[in-house]
This record gives sequence, structure tokens and C-alpha cells, in this order.
Amino acid sequence: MVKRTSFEGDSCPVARALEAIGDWWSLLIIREALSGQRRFGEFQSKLGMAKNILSARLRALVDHGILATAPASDGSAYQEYVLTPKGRGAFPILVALRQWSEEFDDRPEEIATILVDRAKGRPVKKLELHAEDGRRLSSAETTLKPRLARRRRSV
Amino acid sequence: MVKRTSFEGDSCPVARALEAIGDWWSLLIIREALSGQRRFGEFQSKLGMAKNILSARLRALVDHGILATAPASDGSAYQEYVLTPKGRGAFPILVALRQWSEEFDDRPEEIATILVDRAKGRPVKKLELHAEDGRRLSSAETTLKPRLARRRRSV
DNA sequence: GCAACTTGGTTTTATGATGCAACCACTGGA
DNA sequence: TCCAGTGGTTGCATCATAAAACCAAGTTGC
Repeated sequence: MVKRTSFEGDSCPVARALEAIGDWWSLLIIREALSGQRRFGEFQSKLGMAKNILSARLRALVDHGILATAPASDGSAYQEYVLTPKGRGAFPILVALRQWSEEFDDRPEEIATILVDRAKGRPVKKLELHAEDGRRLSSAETTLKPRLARRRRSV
Repeated sequence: MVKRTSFEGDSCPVARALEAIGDWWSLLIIREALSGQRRFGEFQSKLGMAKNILSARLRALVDHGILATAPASDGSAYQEYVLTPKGRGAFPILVALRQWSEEFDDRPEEIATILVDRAKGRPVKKLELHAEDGRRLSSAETTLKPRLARRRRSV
């Protein structure tokens, strides 16, 4: 098979996440959903993507338990796509991507929005990784440990 | 052109990040680089990807300033690919993806590794988003604000 | 010093994924 | 009933990816 390689059986959690949301559009759809969009047409017009691709992506996200379909809240007969807890759990991934752009983008002046604390209107803090005891950890201060049975497959 | 849409001009920082590292392989290459891999052959054998694709990805990552080429540290005439600060800055993205899998994966028992504090061997804490004043923020407690273009008094 | 092997790729070819436009079914309103 | 808007599906052209063959320079064994 000359298929696009699947990471489904991979034991690395990063690869497993990418299997679900590692394509070009899924994270943007989740981003829109987190900011309140629910309808097919809303996603399509906000993202400007082809309808067949959107259709396929929405179906895949529903299959992965990231979105769920629900009857429209406005009483019409159409349906809506709403985030599940798993979908809302992707929020830190989006924040990490956003902050990475803010810090390293070559043309940061082209970035149009800032993520702020809704209550105070002030920018949020950077995501930081901490140890159990609260020490701030850089990537060099972490390492990977096999979980149970030793199966080898890197990071 | 019926080209794959580019997010390069997009003003959303999430889209801009995906433009650079939103494809299937780039984040996995960065993951390997963070865990110490440097050589073409190391990436190729660890990731099991086609060499032409790896070649194209490495070139793109170098173009984006995420990797840089350097003479091999072992004295041979070959070259190495090392992470730039921008590349190392993607660490929180990988951690976010990893933790999302750990929390929501349908078959968490297949996940082989845990990210631990190197000093103590204990699992790291979950990434959390905090406000300036330290309050923990959920996605619902944040909002997007247009970035105020700095008022330009001179040209 | 030279053949054999390794490293680090490029080229070729087949196939899957994407983008776009056209088309269609259903809904809701006048 | 007619008709615009919503929510898709279908075809087709093009692009990206995968796998394997190929290749050139670097390195090793002798």
C-alpha cells in the first residue's frame, strides 16, 4: 500500500495525537469550535475551505470523539457540531501553537489577535512545564521513561 | 492553482504555526531532534519514513529556521541537523499533544512512555494556562482581543 | 591504494489527498 | 407553490506522499 502512513498503532502519544488532529484543517476547526462556531456553514465561511473537505473532516472528528452532532439550538431542523470534553481538552495544544508563533514568528506584526484573560482583559501567561514539586522544567530537564512493559519506540 | 492552501498570510497565529509545522512529519522530526537525534539516517531509521520525504521536510524546517545544519560533531565530513531556539521552543506543543493523548486516548494502555522530571524520575505536571495574576484559566475564561496596532506617529 | 560498504541523498513511478466547481436534497419563508 | 439558503455529495484535475531504484561522496578493511 502506498497509503499515507498511519500512526494509529504507534505507541508514541505524540504520534497518536497527530493521527487524530495532525492534518491541515482539524486544529483550525477545533479552534473555531472553541470560539463558538457550531454550524457547517459557519466553519465553511470562517475557514474558507472546500465543502467536501470540511465534510470529511467533521465526520472524522466526530468519529474520533472530538466533536458530536446535536440538534440545532435555534430550533431549526439542521444539526450542529459541538465539542466534546476531548475536543475542549485540545485547548492547550492551540495555546501552545499560538504562543510559539507569538514568540518566534518572523513577522509577528501580522498576528492580529491576543489571547487574554476574559475577566481582566490582560494577556495570559506563557504555558510552562512544571515538575511535581513545582520546579519549572525545560525540555533538557525531562526524559522519557517506559510506562510498563518495555516496548521500544522513541519519544 | 489547485495547490494545497497556504496559511502564510493568515493573521491567526495558530494558522501561522500550522503553516510551518502542521504537516504529518515535522513535529515528529522535532520530537526526535529534542530527544537527541541529529543525523539524516537517525531520523530516517527512528521514524521509518521515506527518505525523499525526510529530505524535503528537513529542508523546509531549515528554511523555517527550526533546524540548522552544522558540521558533524564526530569529526566526519557529514552534516547534522540541530534545533535552533525556535525549534526548541516547540517543546510545549509536543508536551501538549502528549498530555492530550494521555488524557483522552481511547487505548491509553498502548502508550509506551511517560514524560518525567529527569532529576526525580517523577511524572511532570499537566500544562496549565494561567492569568497574569496566577488564576488558572479554562478556555471559556479566555477571549481573543484584536492586537492594538501601535499608534504610529511617524511614518 | 583500492575495493566494498555506509551515508545521505535524488529520481521515478504509482497512488492517495486536496481544491474547486457543479450538482442535488431538504428547509424555511413569502 | 415558488424560491433562496443550508448542508452536503460527486467528478475531475492537480498536488503530495510512499516506496524502491539509483547514485555520488565519504569511510573502512586490508
